[in-house]
Amino acid sequence: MELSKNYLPAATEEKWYQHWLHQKYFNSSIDDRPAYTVVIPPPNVTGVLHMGHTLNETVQDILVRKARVSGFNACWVPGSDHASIATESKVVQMLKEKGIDKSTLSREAFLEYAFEWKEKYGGIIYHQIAKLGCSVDWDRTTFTMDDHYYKAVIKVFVDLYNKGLIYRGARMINWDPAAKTALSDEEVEYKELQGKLYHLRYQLANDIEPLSGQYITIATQRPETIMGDTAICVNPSDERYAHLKGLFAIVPLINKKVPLIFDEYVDPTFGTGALKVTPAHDINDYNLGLKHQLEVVDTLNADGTLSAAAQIYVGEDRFAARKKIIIELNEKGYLLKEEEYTTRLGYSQRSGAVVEPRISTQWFVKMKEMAEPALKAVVDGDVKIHPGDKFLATYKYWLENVKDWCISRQLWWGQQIPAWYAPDGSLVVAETREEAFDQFKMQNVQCSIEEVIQDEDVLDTWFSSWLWPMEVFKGISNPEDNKEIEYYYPTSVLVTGQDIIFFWVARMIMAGMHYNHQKPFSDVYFTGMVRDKQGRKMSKSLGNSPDLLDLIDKYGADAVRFGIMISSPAGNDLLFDEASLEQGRNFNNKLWNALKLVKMWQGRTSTGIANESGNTSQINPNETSQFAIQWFQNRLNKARTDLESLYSQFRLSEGLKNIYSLIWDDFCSWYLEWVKPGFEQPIDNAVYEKTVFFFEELMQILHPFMPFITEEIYHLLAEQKDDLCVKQFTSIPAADSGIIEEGELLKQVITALRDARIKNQVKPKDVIQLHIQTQQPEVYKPIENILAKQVNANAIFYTNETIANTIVVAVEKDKFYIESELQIDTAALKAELLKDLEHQQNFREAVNKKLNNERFVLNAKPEVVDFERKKLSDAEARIKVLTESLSNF
RNA sequence: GGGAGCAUAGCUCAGUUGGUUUAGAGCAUCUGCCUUACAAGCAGAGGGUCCGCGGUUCGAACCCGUGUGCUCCCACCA
Repeated sequence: MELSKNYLPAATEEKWYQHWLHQKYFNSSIDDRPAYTVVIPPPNVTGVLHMGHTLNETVQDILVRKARVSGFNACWVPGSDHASIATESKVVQMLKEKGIDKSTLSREAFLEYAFEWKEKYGGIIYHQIAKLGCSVDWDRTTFTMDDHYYKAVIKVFVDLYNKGLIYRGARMINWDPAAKTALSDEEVEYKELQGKLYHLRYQLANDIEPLSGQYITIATQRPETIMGDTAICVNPSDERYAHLKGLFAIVPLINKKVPLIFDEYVDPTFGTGALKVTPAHDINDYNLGLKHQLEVVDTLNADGTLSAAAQIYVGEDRFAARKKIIIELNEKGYLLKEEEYTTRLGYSQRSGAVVEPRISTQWFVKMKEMAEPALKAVVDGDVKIHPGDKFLATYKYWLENVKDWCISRQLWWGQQIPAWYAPDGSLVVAETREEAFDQFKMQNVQCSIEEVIQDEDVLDTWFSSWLWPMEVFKGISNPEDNKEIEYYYPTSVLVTGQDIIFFWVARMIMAGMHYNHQKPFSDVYFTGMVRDKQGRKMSKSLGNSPDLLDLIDKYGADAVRFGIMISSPAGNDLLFDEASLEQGRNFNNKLWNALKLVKMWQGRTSTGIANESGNTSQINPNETSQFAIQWFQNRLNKARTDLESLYSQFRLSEGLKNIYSLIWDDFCSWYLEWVKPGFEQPIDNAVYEKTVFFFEELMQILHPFMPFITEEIYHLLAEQKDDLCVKQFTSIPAADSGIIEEGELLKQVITALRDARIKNQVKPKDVIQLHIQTQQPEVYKPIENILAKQVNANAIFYTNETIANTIVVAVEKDKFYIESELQIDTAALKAELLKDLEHQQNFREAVNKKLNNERFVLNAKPEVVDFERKKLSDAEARIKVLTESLSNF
């Protein structure tokens, strides 16, 4: 079969993915093996995979594929998240483009559109996950709004309510005036910008009348909220204002009289030291209001326009009203000055609107008692975080200072809150309308079942995702006699971004500890954030986030996986650069070309010693290959052992680097060159088979990282009865470090001789004779042929004395003389040797200094001292060799 | 304001409880090669005050202190 010049990924990837699916390799069902379970962090159903997902999915696939071939029953559950706010705002946008206003639709009609949208776009992410080669069990695909999942969420709400862990309350929350919904603290993003601080004067009054000519000046960024003022506050220790006790201030424009209050909260050094208190529109003012029992006047509507309570500019948008109010305040002499001021404003992560602090009735989860077991699980090491030291402190701090979780959202897309209201306003919480009605009856509330009204709001998306590791196995909706949850839970490892440690990771641990009395996963692997080359966060608005499918088209999925993994140690941010994908593609070609070489040998094998290389030849060429084979076998064993250890530490990029270098350098550059027969010469059959075997083993260890090309090459190398995808790793024989060291020596000699050839202008084609002066010729005998071939020598001799008119090279304790027809540049050669000698002498000095230090010899471990002595004697031997060589000049 | 982390070659990073031949890799750079697997390649090479200062130690890239610079998280002062 003719192999293409370069590796062509597209068709290969499609072919193998279909084959794996067809063989049901990714499907998991309960059996006797231990389970290795991973649940995918469900991406937003309407989203596309960005580079962050690509990294996450690749990491998970590597771990899952590795587990699958290491005796585990690997189960990777895919799925997606309904992402209430993000999806709803996309659907609203889509409807708007069609000329449909959401407010004209019934809830049912809107949800129909939303599900249609989900069907249409929800498949995109699954397609991308498949393209990347992810070995997920597609039969287990779960969506957070699936029937059983929906029921589970409702069930948990009712259960927590009955346990007193969910309550309804009026609270200051973050309000998104564009999406008209409450946001959790985590959904608010703060941005710094240049604002203005307006100094306004309020006339003072006693309880009867205004005090003419007496004012107090406050500073505010939000003059449009003055109509909501219900007090002016100063610090009790502030002497400037001490005399104002018992007085009132008159709010400009609306002439409302509000009391002056005193509280430590006010910073006398900020602004004027006097603060207007607007409990309805500022979280701190709200708290002050609670403390001093102030009236709450909400001057804004849900959409951010001024409400009737504002009295003026009613119905105008808050920002438009601000401009007009500033003008009016100025005209009427209330505005004393404007000051430039840098402030931080909260923006909705979803809609981008400026968030408005607002009082409203919302549902909350009490976090304190749920947090305790979740904290303990991590602190005790039951759940291990990687990299640990980096995130443990953050996790602890958040859980120790956790605040109640606002879980209601004023949306339609999501699980509707199972709270029911009777016409008289009484409230019950129940899974169904019928149950709610029964409860009302028991409470003697008079109503018909049709009159029962369900809460309009839906639940926060995270209130469904926190059940993910359990409910994908129906552990919540069907907890009794559920073999699946017993077998697959707790899951093995969770791979996710560090940015959702609170949103999701902590809450999953809480839910898991609460409902299963078990951790949801044993290990958490945090990937870093993917940034662009300049270190900027990848984002749509910057346009610096490449399209995954384009990248796969351009480089192939294996190259994308390689590129994203090669430079992403756990928890560290990763600067994404297409150059690393190029490196991945080049690596594919390297593998492909090695395959072409080995395939050339197929059918050109011979047995025994027929291989007549002709040059040096007291040595059996087969014996030479024996060295190469033994060396590589041990090198491979060593690498595999190292790799296992890296896997157990989740140091995957390190592992990939090791395999890359093992294949490119040790296998291709050294081993294949060593066993390569001469031009049009046959290769020994045993050597050929061993080479194929090594190649297969290399493909096997690389397979979790680059599944497609490895499976392809594995099958092209030989007729195979199995597939790499499920071929089990064998146990690793111990590596013989002696032969590995011998190989290192050989490499070192070859490199030194090649270097000497180049420095002395010996052309690659010029043939040389090599003379070796050594105490241990037996070391070189078995590798003579390799050495000769690699340095283009046609003969190797052993000598006990200096050879004149040659290039001298010293390696370790041995000397090598390169004899060629060329004129030797003795001056350059001498300089080279002198440089080496100086280096060695300096080195000897350093070691000597150490050994002459009595305290070192006394205190250091004996093996360290011994090692220093060996270093010294080695250095001295080399100095002797160099000095001898130099004496010939 | 509170907390965490990082600083090693031009760039991105390894360096596993302080000693392992006076610091390693990939990419980039330079030199020479179209050598019958591979120019998306081969063979070589150069390149570092391990951020500054101080300390602990026989010995520090590694431990401690301190300064500087960067990053992230939390809290959100009108």
